[in-house]
Amino acid sequence: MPEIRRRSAPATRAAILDAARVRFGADGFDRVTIRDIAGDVGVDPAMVIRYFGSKDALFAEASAFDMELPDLTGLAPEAVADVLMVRFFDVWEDNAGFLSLMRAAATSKVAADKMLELFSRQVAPVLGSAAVDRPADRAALVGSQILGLALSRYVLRVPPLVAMSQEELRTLIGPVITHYLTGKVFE
Amino acid sequence: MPEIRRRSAPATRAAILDAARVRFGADGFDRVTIRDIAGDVGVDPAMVIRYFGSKDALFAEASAFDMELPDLTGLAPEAVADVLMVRFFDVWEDNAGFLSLMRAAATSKVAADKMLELFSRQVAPVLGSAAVDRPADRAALVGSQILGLALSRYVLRVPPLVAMSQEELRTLIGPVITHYLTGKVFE
DNA sequence: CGGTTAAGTCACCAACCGTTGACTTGGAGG
DNA sequence: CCTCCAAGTCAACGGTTGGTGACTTAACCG
Repeated sequence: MPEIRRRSAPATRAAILDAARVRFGADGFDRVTIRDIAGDVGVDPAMVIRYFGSKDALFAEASAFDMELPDLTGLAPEAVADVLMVRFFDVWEDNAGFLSLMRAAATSKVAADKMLELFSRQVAPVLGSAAVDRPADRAALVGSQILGLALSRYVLRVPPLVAMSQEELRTLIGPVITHYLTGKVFE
Repeated sequence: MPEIRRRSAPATRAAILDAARVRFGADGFDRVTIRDIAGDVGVDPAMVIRYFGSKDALFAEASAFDMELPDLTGLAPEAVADVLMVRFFDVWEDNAGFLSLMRAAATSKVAADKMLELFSRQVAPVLGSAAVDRPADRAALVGSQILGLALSRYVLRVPPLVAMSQEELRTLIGPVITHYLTGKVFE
């Protein structure tokens, strides 16, 4: 555990941001109070406002994150699905920002729009480049499965999906991703 | 429109319940106030408490609903997927209870558990009976895709999924449902 | 027509929330 | 050691919320 320097503004700010990520990821925007977060850090609620301006601004910073998807052009569709799912598991399991945003998106229009933009700017292009046609439609279908998995496994905690390993899920869902990207959609 | 008898307790109660369903479905539990609902009906907030006891009890009643899935034993897997999706669209599009529950499940443990129980008591058995093996696992996979579709189409409003018709979505996603249930490879 | 009772209203409470501004404290530099 | 400024605390505000209880009103019945 890193020695926390007392009376260090950047350290305190970072600690507040970390606590906010955890809280927002666990309970969502509305159910978390500034007093909660300040209490976790052991600091006065006024500090939160001092460093972040408002609860909304704090949430915006806490739920910001980057998918950092690699360039996948030229890869075989099966490989695309695999690489993608590996990356998603990484993001989901050690970046509370995504869970925060998804939880908030369920009840907040601005959060929903933010998530939509994240998807269309970062994820959809990569997916679309691997699609045989109708890139937007196919990317959206893949997204629905990916999001459904995240919701079921990390929010609802559906027991079978929680019990399965990442590898198992990849082998089960990967073919579906590939199918959405390459399968025939017209008869 | 049915003539609303003034000073009729059952009618007022029903009107409050309807307004609650709409509000909870649109904005989620936390962002809706008793005063909002009462305002929609044009009634005093105290009436809401009088008839339902508390906000939680009102939500429980407003978000209660029944899947009413028919018995599907013996049907071909493709038919199972189709029947299922038709039923889901019906529930989603004219019963705000489901959306209420899903939105609430994103941030409330009790709502998440309620949704989980609804799935495991009403949906999973039917799905499991159509699976070739590992009924719980296969049902959960189907559930993740179904839930992801609902989230993307009705909450996030992903444009391509909103634009598609029910029939189109059935032909695109149906084969995936069948695949999850039977393990059959796509052609 | 008058009275009884349920339906509906009103004022209000206690708790909690985000946010603010004035105050206090600690620690580094001269 | 003293000074000074950033870091941190404190008390309080205005507003909102779920919930309560006493009051008022309307409609049915004898």
